[in-house]
Parts: sequence; structure tokens; C-alpha cells
Amino acid sequence: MTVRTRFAPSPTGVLHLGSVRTALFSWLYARHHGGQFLLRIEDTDRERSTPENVEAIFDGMAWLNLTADEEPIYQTARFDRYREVTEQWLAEDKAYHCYCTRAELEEMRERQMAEGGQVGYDGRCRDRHEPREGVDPVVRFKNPVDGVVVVNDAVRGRVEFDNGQLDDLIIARSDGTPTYNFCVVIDDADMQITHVIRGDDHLNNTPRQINMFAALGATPPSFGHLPMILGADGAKLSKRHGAVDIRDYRDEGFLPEALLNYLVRLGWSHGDQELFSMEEMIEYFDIADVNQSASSFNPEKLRWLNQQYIKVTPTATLAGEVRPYLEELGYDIGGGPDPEAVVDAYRERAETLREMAESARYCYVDFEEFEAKAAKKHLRPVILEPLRALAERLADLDEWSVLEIEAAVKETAAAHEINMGKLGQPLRVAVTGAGVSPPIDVTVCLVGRERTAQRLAKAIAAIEARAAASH
RNA sequence: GCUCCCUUCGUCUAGCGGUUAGGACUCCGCCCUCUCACGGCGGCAACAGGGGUUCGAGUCCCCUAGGGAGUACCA
Repeated sequence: MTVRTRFAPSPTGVLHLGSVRTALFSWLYARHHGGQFLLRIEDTDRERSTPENVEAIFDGMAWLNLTADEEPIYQTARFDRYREVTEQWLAEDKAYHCYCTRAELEEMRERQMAEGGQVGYDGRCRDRHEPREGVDPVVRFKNPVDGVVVVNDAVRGRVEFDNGQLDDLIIARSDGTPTYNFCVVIDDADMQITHVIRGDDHLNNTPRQINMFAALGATPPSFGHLPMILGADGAKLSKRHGAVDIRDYRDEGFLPEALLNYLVRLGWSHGDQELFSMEEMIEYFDIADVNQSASSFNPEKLRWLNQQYIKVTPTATLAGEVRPYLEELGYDIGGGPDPEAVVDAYRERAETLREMAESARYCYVDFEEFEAKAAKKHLRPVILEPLRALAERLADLDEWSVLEIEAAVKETAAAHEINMGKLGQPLRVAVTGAGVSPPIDVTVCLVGRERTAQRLAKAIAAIEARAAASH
């Protein structure tokens, strides 16, 4: 039997971290077993579903490269099918019309709550078929009244539910539209889904669904319920914990592989391994190795992982990835170094693409002022002569290369009998405006011959002014 | 309230009856070093509590506590 999994998001919200991990696990499971991974848009809630959210889902999945093997299924396109089953169940006495009003249901719930027992529909319309004036009925599924439903969950193990605890759920609203639990069952059956991997929050729905599979005369798929992802503080993941929308992570400069690598380790592990290529994930992933407990989202570790990926991504690829960020920051790329050079200089000192682009600002944009603290410490009169000599030396360089620049700095320092650091830091502040940058030869090379000359002149003038002021 | 799920360093996790309880992120030292990083080395830090079972329990069972989910004409 070919494995078929599905990811079934509801476009009532954007694609977020937790959904993505669910999608990833489903995708990995299918890939691991050489099966198919499908996408289904659960848009039966027409009030809250939006085309923008549908777009956000496709967009996110495409960015992450979590490709589906067949065209996506839209539940709204399948209303005829759902109606067909509803009619059939009504005819077979597997479902019934319920004429209870919302007020009546509310009252029942309150009474049950007050009595301290279980809360749920009591089935009062099971044997009351006559219509009631002014009430559009809902259709309820006749859940078995006794016996137990056993869920052999791939991650939880055997879980039993008493049918007595389950009530007759609504499968069609009074306006005729079908509801979630019902659609899921029909779709999973029709799509021939073999393995349902979904969030923990659905574990309680599973016994009802299994009962409906039976009513349909279909074999239920295997189930695997994933633990939740919590925010860093252990509370439910929300906006408070930073980005929720998966696209925000792209905007911040995370690489899709890094995000996926981070997510795969939330609730799953393969010994002590932290870094997984997509091939390795597919090869090693097993639903049986999935944890049973919820895990907290740790932004620091995601950042660390992202850097691990930045470090090994080929230069040309990475340059292509940072380009949009450089542009977004308004840099004139043509008027500065090749992004490939920036990428190689910064791959070991940036955790995100955005950070990388921001750090490289001085390569493309002239600064007005030297950073006060750095200037005070490094742009001092003592360094005036060496800096002048270096400026001259640099201006005369035949070739503007890291090697030539390195030699120029070293020889100038030696000629003035000072350490590399004594000259390097002032030079760094002069050409970048601040005290932190890649190795000085690389930095100067990045800044370019012209800007280096201008900025050195500016620094020298600043030091001269400072010297004059102190006299 | 009722039903179901969960519980190893701050966080992610390894562990599958006998371990000095391992790794990763974070943090702190040291080394490397022209700054920042990277890298290397070292350090801080955990079996929720209580009962059993067993020669022996982080590992098996029960209870308690604490988290979470569901209990919608949401998905």
C-alpha cells in the first residue's frame, strides 16, 4: 500500500510555525516511505476563510519547498459530495435532523455544567423527527452509545475513548454547510489517505472520526498526533513570542532549510545529531521517534542553526539570497562591492541574511560621523603619521586586492614600529566608521579604493582637528 | 466539571532496568586573534513529588501535583 499523507490547513489564519512543523512531518513521512504528500484547504468556515490566507499557505509551502504531489483539494468544491453522504446517512438512520434551538442547547449545557457531570448534546432529537416551526434543523451523526473506540496512535500509543463520552456531533449546519469533523473523514477516505499526522489538539476528535469512518464503510487511516509547540515562556505560541506567520521568518532572513532543520528537532531526534540535510531528514525520519511532550520554541537556537546554514551555503547562492535585503535597505549595489564578496566576508558573523545586509551598510553607503566611542579610542593623534603613510601606500597600490592591502598595512605598521592592532583598529574606524568589521584587509578591500581614500582623508582631518583642539 | 494527553539541565533533546545521566542552544572562563565573529578547550546546569515492583529504577506500575488539549451550527 502506498503511503499517502496530507496537510490540511484552514485558511482562517496565516501559516504559522506549528502548522509548518505538522506539514514537515507529514511530508517527511511520505517522502521517507516513497509515498505521496497532499494538500487540502479546509475552507468550510466561509466566514473566516480568506483568499489571502490561502495564498499565504501556498506561498509558505513553496518557500519551504514542501511540495505536494497532487493538486490541492478545496473543501468548498466538495459540498455536493458532503451533501450526498449526509443524505445517505439520513436515509440509513446513521444521522438525524435536530431541531433544538441554540437557546435550548445553551440551557442544556448550563444545566449539565451546574450538575457537574459531562457536558454534551444529550441526543434528545434522536427519536423526535417531526419538524418544528421556524427552526432550520442541523444534521447530527448518531454516535454509538456504548463500547470503546481504540486509537492506536503512532506517537501516543494505545488510547481508549468511551463512546458514552462522545455526543452526537453536528455534521451539517442549519444552512446546510458541512462541519469539520465530518468533512475530514470523507476527504481522508476519498483521498485515500493512509496516515494522518496532525496536531495534538485533534486527538480528542479522533474517536468520533473513527466512528464516522465506520459509518462510511471505510477503513480509517493510521493516526499520529504531534505534541504542540509552545512559546519560549512555555505558553501557547502567539504574537508575543515574535513572529508567528512563517513569512516573517523569510523576511527576517532565515533560510528555509535552517527553519526546517530547527523545526524537525522540535519533538523529533536522531541520536545527538543537530544538523540534517533534507536528504538525511527524509532518510532518518520515523514517526515512532517523535516525542510525546510539547516543546518550546527557542529563537536563539533557530538563529544559531541559520548561521550554520549560512556558513556552508555556496557563495553564489547566498549572494542571490542577500541581494533582496541589500536592495530593501536602499543600497546602490552597483556602486559597491559584489554581493558575493560581502557574503564571503560576513558568512561567519551573521545569523540572518538581514543582519548580514545591515552589517555591510558601510560598503555601500557613506556615513556622516564616526561612531563616537570608537573614534575617541582609536582616532588619536599618535596614529596620524602611520595613517597618512598608509593612505599614501594604499593609494599607490597596483592591485586592489586583499593580499596587497594586507601587505600594505603590515609593512606600514612595521615601518612605524607598532603592532597590527595599533594600526588596524584606527584604519577600521576610518573606513567603516565603527570598531567592528571583518578582517581589516578584507574590509578595506570591500570598501574599495575610492571610498577608502576619501574616508582615510576624512579620518586624518578629524584627527588633525582633534590635535589642534587639544593644543 | 467531564474526557484525553504530557512531565530529564533555563530551552531542544539522548537514554529504551545496572551510565561519573550524554549532546546541542544560551550563559561564563581560557586559547586563537588587527576588532567582531568562526573554531578549539573547559565550566554552570536536569530525571516534578510520593508510593510500589525489582538484587537494582530516569527507564515498569499506581497516586499526587503541575502543564496542555477537547468539551462550538471554529478548524
